[in-house]
Amino acid sequence: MSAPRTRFAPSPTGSMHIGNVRNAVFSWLFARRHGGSFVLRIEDTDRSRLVEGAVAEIKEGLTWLGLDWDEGPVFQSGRLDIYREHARRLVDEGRAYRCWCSPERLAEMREEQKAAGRPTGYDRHCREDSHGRTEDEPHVIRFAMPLDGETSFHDEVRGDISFDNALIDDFVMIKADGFPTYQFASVVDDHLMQITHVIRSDEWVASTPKHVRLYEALGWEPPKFVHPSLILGPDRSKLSKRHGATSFVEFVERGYLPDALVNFLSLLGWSPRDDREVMTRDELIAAFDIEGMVNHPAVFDVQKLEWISRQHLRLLPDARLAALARPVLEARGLVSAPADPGADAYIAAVCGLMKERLTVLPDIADVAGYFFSDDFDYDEKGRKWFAGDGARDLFEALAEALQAVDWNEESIEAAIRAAGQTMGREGGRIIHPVRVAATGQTAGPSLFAALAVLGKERVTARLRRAGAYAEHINANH
RNA sequence: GCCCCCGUGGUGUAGCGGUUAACAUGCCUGGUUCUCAGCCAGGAGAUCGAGGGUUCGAUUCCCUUCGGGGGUACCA
Repeated sequence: MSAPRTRFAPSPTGSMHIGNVRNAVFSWLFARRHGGSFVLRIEDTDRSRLVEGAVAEIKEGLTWLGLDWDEGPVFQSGRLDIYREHARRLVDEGRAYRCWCSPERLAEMREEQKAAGRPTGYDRHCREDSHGRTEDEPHVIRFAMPLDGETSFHDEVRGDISFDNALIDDFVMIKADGFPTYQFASVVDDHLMQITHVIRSDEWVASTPKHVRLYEALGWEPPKFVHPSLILGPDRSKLSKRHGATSFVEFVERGYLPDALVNFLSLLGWSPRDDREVMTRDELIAAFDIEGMVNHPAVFDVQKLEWISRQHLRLLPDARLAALARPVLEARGLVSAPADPGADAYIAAVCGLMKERLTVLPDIADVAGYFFSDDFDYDEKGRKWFAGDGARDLFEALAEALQAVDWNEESIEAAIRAAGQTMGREGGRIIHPVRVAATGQTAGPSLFAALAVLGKERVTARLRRAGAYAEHINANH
């Protein structure tokens, strides 16, 4: 295939919807797969819905995701002259016409049509007759749809689709405020920007015949249309706020990795048609194709996202994970700000130990707090190891024994097991109390590995503290 | 209402005329171990939405039907 050009064309009317991001992923993947271009276009033609900061969020979002664009952003609001010029041409050629009907009249008309159970649509009041109105008066420009016959097009994922022209409205191309509608602007831009594959949600298939007729009237070759299906919530309706997080930023905030999100989203409505699911960005690019796109909607399953997230987290080298974890740990006050090699090596060691139990990056702070702070309570279930007269002596003896140990996992294990044995404690009966003393937890990674990372100083201090605590609670009985 | 699209285990998908209907996730059980997570091994879970055709044979092709979704704006 000769270099395709795709585009992502969001409107800056709020925060990016996760479903829209999925379409960006598809468009980007497709362009990258075939060595084409990915263009960013901002569809800011509805002035009443513009949201401040939305464009910045879109750009930041794409950048965060690693979906780099080759051109743009192109703002439609800066291209008004272009749309007007093409609209005028269509009016001159009789393919479009000016319409002075008021919004009120239109609303009333729609009302009546609904009440009568007829299909709604503009009654073409101004199509053949300007009713004495002039260009100077406020008006819109409508497209003159063919009155009969049908319009069909080929959708790359669903095949041929056709519509009855009689049922398609003489839609508005240029609004009264001089701005184009999506229907018109996107066609003009897609052509002018030489977009070869229009990849956009299923919700656009119903308006595609309008676009097809527009291309025809303009004398242009239409691009290929690709309509991936919608992403649904668990109740199978279009994913929306009431299903939980739908805004892209919420996923960023939760701490998913860009690669994990791209991977998960790519699997919603597309499949490589083999057993692979966890895929790197490069693997996705190499595997992506339109044939693998599916024509039925997909339910957004957070549990699957979480699984993919876990897989990507453990794919990361320790040092890389540590670099990502540092800001999280700093925010929790577990690590202090200026990075230094010693601390970073320590964080990396902790990450190596803990990464298999992370679903999302910030989990590291919840699960590994005791590696960074001595300020922890003993888990309720673990307190039983402090009870009894031998407890204090046990911890003291252990601290003493470890003092002289060459600090590595094997030696630590040998020393602890030996000390336990002399006190008549083996296996879990020595390991569990030590874990509670050193980490406050009853669960965690392999104890000796954890102790090795924690370091001699910390471990012995915590054992002594545990001894004191044991003495304290036993004295109170 | 009208138009369009879709319908394989809870979920994401594979399969597209002959399969014990596959993989993953999620769930359950067992194993490993110092615990949890993980990992390994098993298991439950699908009359392939339903009814008609076509065919020696349909999840796969056709029709109908039901269900779901989308569209029906001077929003995108």
